[in-house]
Parts: sequence; structure tokens; C-alpha cells
Amino acid sequence: MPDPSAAFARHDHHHCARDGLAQAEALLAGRRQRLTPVRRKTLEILLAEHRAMGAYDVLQILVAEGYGNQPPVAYRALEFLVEQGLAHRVQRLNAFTACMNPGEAHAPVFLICRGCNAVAETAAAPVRAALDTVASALDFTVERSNIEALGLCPACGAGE
Amino acid sequence: MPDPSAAFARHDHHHCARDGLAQAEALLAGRRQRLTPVRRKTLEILLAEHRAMGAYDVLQILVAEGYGNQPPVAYRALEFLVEQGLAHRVQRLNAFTACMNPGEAHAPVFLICRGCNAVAETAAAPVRAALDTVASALDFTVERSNIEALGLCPACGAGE
DNA sequence: TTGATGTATGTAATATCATAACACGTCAAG
DNA sequence: CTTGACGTGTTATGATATTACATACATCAA
Repeated sequence: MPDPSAAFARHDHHHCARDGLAQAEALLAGRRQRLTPVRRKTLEILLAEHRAMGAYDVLQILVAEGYGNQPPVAYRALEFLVEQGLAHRVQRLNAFTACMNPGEAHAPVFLICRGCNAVAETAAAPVRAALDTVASALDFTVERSNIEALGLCPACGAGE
Repeated sequence: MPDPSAAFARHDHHHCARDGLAQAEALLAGRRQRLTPVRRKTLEILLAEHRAMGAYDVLQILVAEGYGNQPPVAYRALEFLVEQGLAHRVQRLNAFTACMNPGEAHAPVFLICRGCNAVAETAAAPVRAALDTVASALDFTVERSNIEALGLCPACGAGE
């Protein structure tokens, strides 16, 4: 059951799901990486549900579709998608989401609503720039970043 | 066994550990919160080891000191310290560290070296400001944030 | 086509991280 | 001297993640 409040920024969900696979195929082809059936299905699941999903949630659906029913099946596919920038891991929730901007610079910011559990991925460039600045002051080289904010989305914030 | 590379920014470790407890006591007294023996010992452990520690690592030491040997003992003390701003949770590592600046504005940035696993907590104000800006564009109210960067510390970066 | 090599998947078993629920003790307010 | 809030101890279980190994599939050179 998809969560209708999955993203509080209005957006064209059909567009997300429809183009997600095409974008993934194009990107992976350029990198000589394979979008195998399990990986493809896993990405479809993330795109369709459009919410942060636990590995076991994904696995449950994979099983129903006839794939292997052990955790590594889901974890491997998810790990691949994350490595390729097609999905992200939301550390705070031990969960995964499809990336909204595959192929673009990767430093996503996740806004997690504590009221309705919706998760929005948003533009990160300024945040990433600030992060690079403080890191370079310590001679630290940033390769990947996880930036997650917990708070209230517009709907839940209004209700308080 | 403390990890000598726990923080790659040079600092006075004695100072950290010595003042940490005093600061904690002062802060908690002002809030009418109690630094009980388990909580105190847990904070001492984090300050002394000066590295990101798993809850079970902390528990093991608590047991050796004569406290309860079940996970909730450690988790409750750690949760208390996090709530009071005396410790932080590093999501990426499922681990905890003593806060380097208790009492000050809280939006820590963690720099995690993938070479030596050292974790440094650093100044966050500009990053947090950038985060607030992108969040407010979506009418999202940020209450807490986790900002974690994975990369290479000066020592490990040089060795590559 | 065959065989060699790297990559992907299936599966069992286990490791690691975290919480629910309840019992007991302490202490301060009434 | 009871009541209620809080903290701790303990049992049990739940949730998340990985190791190890076997099998299958893709690719490519001979």
C-alpha cells in the first residue's frame, strides 16, 4: 500500500515511475552495468511505492514476484542501486528510496516528517557546498554524505 | 582499547574527558535532570574511549563495572545522553559518541574516515543554515538533523 | 562450440542492533 | 506511611544485516 503522503512537495508521480526505469537503463548502459531482473524489479518497487522502504518490505514483494526469499536477495539489489546512484539509503529509518534525480550530482538531503513519516528528497547543492567547506578546513575529503533532517512537513506542522 | 586515531583534528583529549563530566553535571542540574550512576558511567565511557561505540560495546564495559548486563541498560542511558545533548548517535555506524560541545547549538556534522574509521565531530553552523534554507523552501520545519560525511581523513587520504 | 573467467543469484545459517513488557527499588510529595 | 514518578534489572523477542557457500548465467578468447 503506497503511502499517499510520501512526498509533501507536489510532484507528478506517474512521471517519476515511468521515467525512472528508462533513466536507469540509460545510465547503466553507459557504465556497462546490468539491470538484471531482480535489480529492475527492486527499482520498480521503490519507484512504485514512492516511500522509504525497509529491506524486508522490499523482500516481501520480491518473494511474491517469484524471486529468492532470503535477505541477501534484497540487500544485494538495494546495495547495487545505491552504488549506482539510483536509490538512497535513509539511515535514520533503516530504509531505502528511489532517487529522484539519478545521474545528477549526488548529495541528497532527506526531510523526514515525524508526524506522518513522509520522506522528501530535495536539492542539496548549497548544503553540500557548506559541508565541503567545513570538511576541507580539517583536510577531510568528502566522498559521500548523508544529510537527514527530522521535523514537520507543512501538513503536520499546521496541525500542531 | 581506545582508538588513538579517533579524532584527526588535534585536540586536548585530557581536557575533553576531564571537563565533560563537569559540564554534564552543570547542564543537567539546570534542567532538573539526574546524572545517575549508570548514566554517569556511560558518559565516562564515551568520553574516555573517544570514539564511536556501539551500544553493545558500551554495555560490555558497564557489565564489567557491575551494572546490569541487558541491552536496555545501555540503550536507556545512551538515549538519555542523546536527548540531553551530551552524546550523539552516528547513524551510519549504529554507534554513539560523546558530544564535544554540550550546551551549544546542536547540529553536529560527523566526518567518518573509511580508511581508519575515525570519526570527527565538527562545527555545523553553516551547514545547518544551508539545510534550513532548503527546508524552508518546502515549508518544512527542521527540529533535528543528522549530517554525516564519509570520506578520507588527512592521514588516510595522504596514503592513497 | 567449448572452456575459462567474472558476475549474479539462491539458500542456510548466523550475527548484530534494538525494543516491549514487566518486576522491583528508591525517593520525594502529599 | 502511602502514593506516584522515575530509574534500573531482567526476560524475551523483534528487526536489521552479513557471512559463506553452492549454483547458474554472461562474456569472450581459443
